[in-house]
Amino acid sequence: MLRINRETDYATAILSLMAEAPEERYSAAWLSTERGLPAPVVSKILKQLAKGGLLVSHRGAKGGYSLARPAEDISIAEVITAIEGPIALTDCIEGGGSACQYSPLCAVSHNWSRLNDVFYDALRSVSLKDMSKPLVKEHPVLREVGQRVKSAVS
Amino acid sequence: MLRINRETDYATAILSLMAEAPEERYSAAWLSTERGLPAPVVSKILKQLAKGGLLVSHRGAKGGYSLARPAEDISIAEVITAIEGPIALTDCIEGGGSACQYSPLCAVSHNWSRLNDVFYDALRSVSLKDMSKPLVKEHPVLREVGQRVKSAVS
DNA sequence: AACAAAGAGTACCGATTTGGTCCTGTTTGC
DNA sequence: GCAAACAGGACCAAATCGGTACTCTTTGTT
Repeated sequence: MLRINRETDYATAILSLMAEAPEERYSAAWLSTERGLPAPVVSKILKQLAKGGLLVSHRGAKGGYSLARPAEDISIAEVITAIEGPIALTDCIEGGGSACQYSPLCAVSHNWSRLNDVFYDALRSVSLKDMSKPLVKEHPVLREVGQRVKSAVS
Repeated sequence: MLRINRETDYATAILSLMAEAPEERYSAAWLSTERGLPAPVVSKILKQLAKGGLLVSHRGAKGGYSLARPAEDISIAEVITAIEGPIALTDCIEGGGSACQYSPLCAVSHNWSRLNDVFYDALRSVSLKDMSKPLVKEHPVLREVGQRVKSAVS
């Protein structure tokens, strides 16, 4: 668990395709056939991304969508937010820091909030361009991350 | 979004209470009144944590639950796993790395998998003891994390 | 001016997941 | 032998998710 929903996954797949030639205009129909995803779903996702300011839409014949900004300037955090709403591990966090329903929980809730910040920062630092790149095999840095997070919470 | 579910939040709250005096035996009823959470829910959560090996249960009168290990040796990742199952941002990741249904997505899916690893490591490095501590105000390390994750994905 | 391509908006639907309850065992201390 | 306390389910309503469908509006082309 600790899932992102499927539409967000689709969204990154679609956007990474668009990132290959950012200036171009892509129609929902073309993107759906290219990625092998159901057309109405792709259309729905594109609308949400446009509403979130990640894409600009062009109506009418020969219309379509194109990236609102260079792929380096679009973060995965933005994609998630556009599709799923604000990134919030717990109800408490989404509530905007106001007192939770169960006040005795708040001690841990604040720590969840810290973890949430770490994740959010991480997701903000990963751009669409990064996400479009092929897989790199070895990631020595990865092993360090755990330690660093620990020190952030201790 | 990108939520943990409410039971997991409850679980950390309950466990952090138990971490204050780890040797003691706590009954479900007592924990529920102490935290102000519905008794059947607390009971359900405790059973799952016991099944996950985080708690040991003692049946019969004067029974109850106690931590299976010191609070420093129980990670938040384990708590999430015990309550929600394996940590997997996407379907593809949970599928165990086998080919996704939508093969063209796999390029991004592998990158999601990388992010998943980073999150998993982060959650593994935070112990129940850390989670029980009061909030520390400044976290200079936090700002670094973004950069580190970026380099892990680039 | 008319038509067709394409997005905007929204309602809807079935399946699954969540959050939570309840009930019937079984174990064990007193 | 009784009562406290966990084990293990079944069960249920409500929300969410993944996906479809339909009606508008805009706009390039002829």
